[in-house]
Amino acid sequence: MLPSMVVPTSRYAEDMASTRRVAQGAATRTRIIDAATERLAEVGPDASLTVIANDVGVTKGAMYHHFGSKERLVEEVYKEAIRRHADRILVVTEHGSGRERLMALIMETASLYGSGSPFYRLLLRLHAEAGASRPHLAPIARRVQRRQVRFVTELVELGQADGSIRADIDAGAVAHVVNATVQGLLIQDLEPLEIQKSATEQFGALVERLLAPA
Amino acid sequence: MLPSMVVPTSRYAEDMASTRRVAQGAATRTRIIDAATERLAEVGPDASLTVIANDVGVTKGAMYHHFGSKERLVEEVYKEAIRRHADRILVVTEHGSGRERLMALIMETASLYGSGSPFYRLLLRLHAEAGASRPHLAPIARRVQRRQVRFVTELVELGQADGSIRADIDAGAVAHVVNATVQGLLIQDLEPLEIQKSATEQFGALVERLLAPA
Amino acid sequence: MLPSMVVPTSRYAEDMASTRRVAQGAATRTRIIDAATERLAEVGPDASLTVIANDVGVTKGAMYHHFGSKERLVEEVYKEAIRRHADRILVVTEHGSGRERLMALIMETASLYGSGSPFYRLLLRLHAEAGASRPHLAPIARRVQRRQVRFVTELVELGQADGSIRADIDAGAVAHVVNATVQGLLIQDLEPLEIQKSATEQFGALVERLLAPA
Amino acid sequence: MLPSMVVPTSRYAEDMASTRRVAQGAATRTRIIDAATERLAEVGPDASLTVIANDVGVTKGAMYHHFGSKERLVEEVYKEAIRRHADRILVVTEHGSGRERLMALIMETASLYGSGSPFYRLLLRLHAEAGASRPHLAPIARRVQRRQVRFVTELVELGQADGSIRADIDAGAVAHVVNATVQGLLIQDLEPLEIQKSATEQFGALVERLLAPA
DNA sequence: ACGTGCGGGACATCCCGTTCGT
DNA sequence: ACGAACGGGATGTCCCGCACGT
Repeated sequence: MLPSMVVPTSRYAEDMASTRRVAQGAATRTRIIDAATERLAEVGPDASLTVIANDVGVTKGAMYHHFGSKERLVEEVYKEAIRRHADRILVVTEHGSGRERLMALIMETASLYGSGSPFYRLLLRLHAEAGASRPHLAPIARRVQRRQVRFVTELVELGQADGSIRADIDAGAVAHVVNATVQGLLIQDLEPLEIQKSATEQFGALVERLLAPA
Repeated sequence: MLPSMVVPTSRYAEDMASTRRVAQGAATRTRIIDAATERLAEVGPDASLTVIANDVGVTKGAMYHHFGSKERLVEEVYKEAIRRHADRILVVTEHGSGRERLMALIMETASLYGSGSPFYRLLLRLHAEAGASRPHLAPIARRVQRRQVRFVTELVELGQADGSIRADIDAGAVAHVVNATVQGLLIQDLEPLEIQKSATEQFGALVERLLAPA
Repeated sequence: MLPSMVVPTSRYAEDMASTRRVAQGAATRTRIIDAATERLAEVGPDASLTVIANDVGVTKGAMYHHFGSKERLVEEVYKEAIRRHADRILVVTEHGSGRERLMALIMETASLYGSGSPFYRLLLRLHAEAGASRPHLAPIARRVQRRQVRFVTELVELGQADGSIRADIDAGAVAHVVNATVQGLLIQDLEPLEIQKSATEQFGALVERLLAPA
Repeated sequence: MLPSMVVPTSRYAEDMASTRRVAQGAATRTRIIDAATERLAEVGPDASLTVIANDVGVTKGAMYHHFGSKERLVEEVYKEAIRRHADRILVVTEHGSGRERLMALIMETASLYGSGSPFYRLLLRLHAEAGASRPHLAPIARRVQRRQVRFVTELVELGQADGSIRADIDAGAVAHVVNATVQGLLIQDLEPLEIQKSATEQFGALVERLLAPA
């Protein structure tokens, strides 16, 4: 059901039963990705490898051992971030009518983005920068955007099928708009959190009004 | 009327232009800002000062003379970009009913942002980074966002006053959402331009449906 | 009497009765020298011209108008500092027996140096740096050292003539040592002022014991 | 005995020298310090890192790897210079009566300082600048000065104990003065070497006269 | 007598990636 | 699996001095 959001899992740490070394390696790798996520979100993709290495408590040697290049590290971090985000969205949109599930997605996404957690800042930066100065990220970002829109589209169609969403509306259009707005709201997250939150709720209300069957 | 969009003009090169020397200085300054706008849009806010200086045909000494630091240059570029954007918006929203003017704003903004022109990429990136890695831009970005929301709000209220927009809707909420969506649409401009354009039109249609008086 | 300490006066501002312009110029020049004294003492001879100019409230243009080059400014500042120092020493060593005048010189010099005033820090730096990295200052520094030693020598001889200083001692040797010690004490001025002061007094006591006629 | 002059040894390159790689690192580090000592003495504490790197035959990258900043390099050079100086002083003051050892210290120090060797010029400049423009060196300089004074004091007391120095004199006072004078003599080393030397001898003579037991 | 525009050039910082070792 | 040494290079900062204008 609605598998468009599913993302292939890491497949990295699975055979780790072999030796201690490997297990340790995988652990370090994870710690690097975590630290990198934070730094990349904070400083942007120009965050220094050395700094990240220091955060983890290893040296650049380890970084290059695990990722080979900075580009690859950044890529890996982004992919991981996307994976985790998808997981959370899948959970909250599991039950209910189409409209309910759509609203849940909106609220959850907006609140996640609005949480200001470095994790979501990172995701936003990915999208903002992929188009221009990091062309090698563009394919990744594009895929994510498409997947998200498709997922929302499916939710809307589901709602139209079960009657919770009016039928005379273009599902794809709604999906595009919802997706754009949620991200646009984040860009403005310079305001205090309450304003941020109320904006999200207002958005939800408008969507409800738009989708409610006559 | 609707003065909220008006931005104080540059006021830099105009008065003192009595002497030839400082006139040329102002000219150089402008040329630097132009070149910087282009490079910043192309490479991102980490574009090198040396490159920009070369573009203009001056040395870094001149850059330092005019702006004192890179931060300040970026700031100035940001402000100038905002000014120019505001000018264009003001022009297209001059005539018509409230709703017409609002739709004109949406279409124009989206098409500008979506034009892929470096100028607007820059604007968006600055907005996106103001929140994270360029805190010194945050106050400026905040002001701009507020001004834009206020402007849209005024347009909606105008439309409610002249009957072109249904009265039972929260003007501020609409303004927030419109503003966010327009910017969010840009972030996704990884798709070919036609898709981008159709998304904008779909957004317009949804807004029309939302606002049309019963 | 004891004219070795006398230094040719500035001779700059004398014809200033001609026009306002000239008077103003001289005033600016003085203000620059004062500000430069402070900065040079604080930062050392690498203090930036721009900073000094800002201190005064003029631009580098004025600096170059008055001094032609940085080297020349530094030179002028040093000469002026020496002049002022000589003036003060002359005053306190005017009256008394040879030994009294010598002791007065020691105490005054040490207390001046120890005062930590930028003015005297500057003098010390002159001596410390002239020998190595600022060869163009060496002649000035050398002249000053010689003049000071000669002055002290004369004082000692005077004391030997009037019987206040024992005769079987090398006046030149004492002069050298006194001069060296006073400056050496300053180098150590990292200690709190009281220690500094007590060291000076101890030095005075030793000198007294050394010079007192049997 | 008289352990006040003892300075903790470098302790850097000795233990870990098991591996070849880090052994070479330590060697490079030493070579950098040596070259830096020379350049710093020649040009002054503003000597350029690039020049020093070239002297050694490494790049600035290596410098940064080993010292992290210029300040730290200067610090390390300072400490090393002090260590070497202390070593030499310890050697010449090993044997003899207290007075002999004290005189040996005076003569050796003065001749070292007066040798005009870049090494000692550096030491003096660092002392002189610690107070003003290099505050981060102040604590080190303070410690050294204190240690030297204490060492001299102990020598004087030793002499008083063995009868080679008259008892009715303040050991600490003598130490302070001796220390100051020796350094002060260096500041004046602009004169030809013979004068310098004679001044030192005259100083020695005065001290002898001062200390000789009745 | 002084301000302004600007060139030319240094310099400290810091970063990425490779190599070598264990 | 990881640490240490190091090269090579780019970047922001900042400074001195000149030419020009007023």
